[in-house]
Amino acid sequence: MADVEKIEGAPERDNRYNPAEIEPKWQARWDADETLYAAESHDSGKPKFYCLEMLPYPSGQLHIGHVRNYSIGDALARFMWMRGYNVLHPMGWDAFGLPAENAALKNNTPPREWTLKNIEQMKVQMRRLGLSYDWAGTEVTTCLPDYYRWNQWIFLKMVELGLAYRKSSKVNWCPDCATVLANEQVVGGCCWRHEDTIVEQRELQQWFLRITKYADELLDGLDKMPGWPEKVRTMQRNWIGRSHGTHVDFQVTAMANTPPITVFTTRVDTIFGATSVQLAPEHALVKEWVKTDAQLAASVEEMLAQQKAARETGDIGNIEKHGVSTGKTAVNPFNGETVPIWVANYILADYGTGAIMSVPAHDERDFEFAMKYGLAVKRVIAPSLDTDELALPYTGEEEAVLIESGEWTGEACLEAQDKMAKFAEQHGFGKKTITYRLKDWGVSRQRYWGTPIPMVYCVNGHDGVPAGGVVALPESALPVLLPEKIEITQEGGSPLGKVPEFLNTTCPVCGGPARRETDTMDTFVDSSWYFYRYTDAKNDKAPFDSEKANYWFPIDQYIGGVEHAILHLIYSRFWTKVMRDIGMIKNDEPAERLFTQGMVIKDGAKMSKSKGNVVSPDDMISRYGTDATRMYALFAAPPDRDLEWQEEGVAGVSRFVARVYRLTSKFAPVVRQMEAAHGDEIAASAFAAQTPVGAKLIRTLHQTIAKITEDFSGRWHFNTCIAAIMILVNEIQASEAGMDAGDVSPATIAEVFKTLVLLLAPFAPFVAAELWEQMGGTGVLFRQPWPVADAELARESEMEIPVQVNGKLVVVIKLAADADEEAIKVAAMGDEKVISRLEGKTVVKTIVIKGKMINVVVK
RNA sequence: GCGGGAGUGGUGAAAUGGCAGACACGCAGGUCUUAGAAGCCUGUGCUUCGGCGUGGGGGUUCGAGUCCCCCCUCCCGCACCA
Repeated sequence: MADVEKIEGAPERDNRYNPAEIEPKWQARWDADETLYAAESHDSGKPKFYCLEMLPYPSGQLHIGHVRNYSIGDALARFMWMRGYNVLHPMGWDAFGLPAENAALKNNTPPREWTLKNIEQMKVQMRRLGLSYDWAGTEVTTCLPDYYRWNQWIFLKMVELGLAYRKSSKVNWCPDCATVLANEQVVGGCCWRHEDTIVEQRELQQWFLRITKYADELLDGLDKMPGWPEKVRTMQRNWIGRSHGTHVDFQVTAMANTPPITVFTTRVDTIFGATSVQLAPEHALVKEWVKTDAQLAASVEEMLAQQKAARETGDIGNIEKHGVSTGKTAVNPFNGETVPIWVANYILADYGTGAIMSVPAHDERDFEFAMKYGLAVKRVIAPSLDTDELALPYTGEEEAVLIESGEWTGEACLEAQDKMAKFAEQHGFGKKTITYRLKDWGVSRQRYWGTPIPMVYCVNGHDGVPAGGVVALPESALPVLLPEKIEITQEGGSPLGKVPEFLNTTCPVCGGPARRETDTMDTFVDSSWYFYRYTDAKNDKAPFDSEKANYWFPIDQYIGGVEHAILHLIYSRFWTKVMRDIGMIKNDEPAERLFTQGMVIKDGAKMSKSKGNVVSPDDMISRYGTDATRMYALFAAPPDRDLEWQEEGVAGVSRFVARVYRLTSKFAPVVRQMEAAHGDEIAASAFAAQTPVGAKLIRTLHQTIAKITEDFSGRWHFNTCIAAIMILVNEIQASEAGMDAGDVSPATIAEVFKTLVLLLAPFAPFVAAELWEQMGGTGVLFRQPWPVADAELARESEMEIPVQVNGKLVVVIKLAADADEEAIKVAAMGDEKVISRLEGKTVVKTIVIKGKMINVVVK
């Protein structure tokens, strides 16, 4: 007790919280120990936990959204360490991409240099944030050959398996950049770098990955992924867009040599109502027919031009439906009717077969089109056989039947779909089919700063390969290195094509001259499997060791922004399945659980330079400290919701941290002394005979432990976790005088402060480490065992029971915590206010929820 | 149009079907100070003091912010997908 006395006269110096002093001190210590955050080996005997946050693009500056993402992951990683898990917590850089080339153009800095410099800057920021990444063991930089060579290696495997192939396809092309753009780089139909330049569609030879081979598995797997948000799964379902339907062949009249038009429909049951066939303007037959029909050619030309314009202004969805008759007809194989063939602008060339049968009576678009052009409308579906009048178009199918459909009349729609498809198949003019919205993944990019595609074109050709034919490089030729010396200009295609040392090589088969593929891979290739590389980042013999990957995978928790719900998260699922089929890994899916955090917004809007509402993490840290900044990011909203960044809020959290610091610092000597004298017995004696103030502190303490422990296991409402810590600290502060006066035992004081610091460790690592040290704590704080909540100690001794009469609150009564139903009833009925409320009424029944409330129902 | 999410004080938000607004921010008053800042203390949904209040309207229930049905508004994603 003597020490407590001494503290009163102690100098104030130690009690002033100064993050600018504490944080660099601890950062330096942590940085000095490369193995601090290293994962242990497979045989550590501990359960494993793979905690992963999405890797950033090295733009050079972390933004506040990163801070939020990493604060969540870091809190989780530290918590899992304290729970005794073997934690893998890696970080890397998604380092290829166009911004590096743009920077090269603007500043005349080589992309590699620019990128590596940015990485260094951002790593400094991440260290300043105190993030617990195992840099030495895991850091992956995708633009370095030791990583991208394995992109090439896997690509070659895909070529071998027929999963990578070359075909001609439409791409976004910026005439000013003279390069292909990714869809994300087309903004409102214009180039992101040339705001007034309209992006064109060009036909180019491209490399594709056969993701569609896995379409069914990718789709069906979504039903078995309860750890992924419903939103993401739904987005992926829509993206894959599987739809079941039927192909039906319509023979073109009087053109025996022309192949039949195959239409795709999901409603073959309506086929007796088909009054025309509609072709996409890009359909092969249309291309044929325009050769001999100048008028048709002109109409189609105009249609394509309008479509292009609409796509460019972004309102392709609202374009007016129009079409032109080809003057030709085709035969409906189900009823032998002859129907006109039209070309229509609303038929998509790359969905289904690019041709449909038009059934105006039972499809809204077809109806609109038929009205405009006066095409026949023939009703063949009705809710029942004796329906008279019916508003058209009528699109019901579940409780509808076929009418005026020959032998099918009277059949239920859904059954008819099945039977008619089978009928078509038996008679050789159609079959059941499945269509996907998902397309094969075009990975070719006419850019410099990406992974070179490890293929060459044999100039003279050789046995089995024509002149200019494509030849895969052998594994021994990897990596195909990106040339360092390169001039990036705005004109003329892929920059790699202008580097003779790169371009010209020899054919690995015949030894003759060959030219390299000058396209590079889409950067989404890099991010499709980087998290496997983390498990074995230094391996120079293979992408990774299967045994290591199999130990760590699947990822236990993946955390990132929802903006990657489609591209990255589908591609990496695809990649996982390919690697599984090659035998590299065993898991079917990359991540067990996925968490998508909300956006950080300011003044109600997404942060952007143009709006001038960007918050700089560095600013926040220098003003309020890392701990306060990180804690605010977790405190201001639950992590899955959008977060409105308010600087006053950061200041508030900073004041809270200062209070924690002052109080803990002040009582640290008590903790130290108790620790020296009693060690492990502190807890036991703290829980023994207690003053009311001490008992209350211990009770709140254990309620707080319980709350935080539970939330980490799934709910993740860190905002209320931090609120719970604030409640605890408020109570400690309210008890300060009592503690000074000796109303609280030193053991209790020691227990309370030690536990408080442990609870704070995942959220505010710097100040927690500092206070841990001041309290004489040894060892690394985030490896200390997480405190265990004791339900007995957490239980209130008294409870407050709201008393309702007919569901309306009348009074709140206080009772002993162990009061049973009868006791609650007696106490409630004896309360004056309740008595007056019951006067002249009959009690119908009384509902008592033990420990919660009582409701008296009267008449 | 389809799909997903949200709507609660001046603000961010809290609340297993059981006391709506915890915890903060802001604001107001007080205290300390030569003064300010920082602390600290008190108050803070609305109210005609009866009550009324979780976007609106119905329903289930002893009891609804929470569950069910209908509607409105906002945000996000996809969108002429046959």
